[in-house]
Amino acid sequence: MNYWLLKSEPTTFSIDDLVKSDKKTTYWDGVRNYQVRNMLRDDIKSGDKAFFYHSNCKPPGIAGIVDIVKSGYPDPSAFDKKSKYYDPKSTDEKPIWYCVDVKFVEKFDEVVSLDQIKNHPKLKNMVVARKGSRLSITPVTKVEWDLILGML
DNA sequence: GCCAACGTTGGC
DNA sequence: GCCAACGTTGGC
Repeated sequence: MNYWLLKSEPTTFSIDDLVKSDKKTTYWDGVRNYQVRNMLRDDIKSGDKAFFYHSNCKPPGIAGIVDIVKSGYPDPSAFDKKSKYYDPKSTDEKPIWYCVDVKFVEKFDEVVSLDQIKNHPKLKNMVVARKGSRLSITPVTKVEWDLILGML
């Protein structure tokens, strides 16, 4: 079992939007970065857990927890001509982009802010806190996971 | 709105 | 294959 951090801009899709989703589940689509694609395809498995991170907002930080309920499969939005994520290079035979399904578990009473993480002596090296870290999915260690939960 | 830190594209 | 130009992310 592995731990992850999933970034989303709350103006696009927030943890509250996930709560309102059918069965509190959605597919994590629209990833168009190869490093993240590889994680979705190869590493993120059903049963893993992830932090739901709000980016590009005030304050940026971890808003809650989700479960991965379906491992990597071809991202349907890449085949959808009406989607802004449509990519004609991705085909049924050779899909380029992948997604996973995530289910709501918990929303924190207070966001664990990026500022708190950066100021924590044992968390300041988390991938998401590193300068220039732009990947929309990053791995989280069990130690980091437990420390974050300890800050609630 | 600015800009650092990347990733991607395309000419050569 | 190199690298300049361009695009995107996301904190500030």
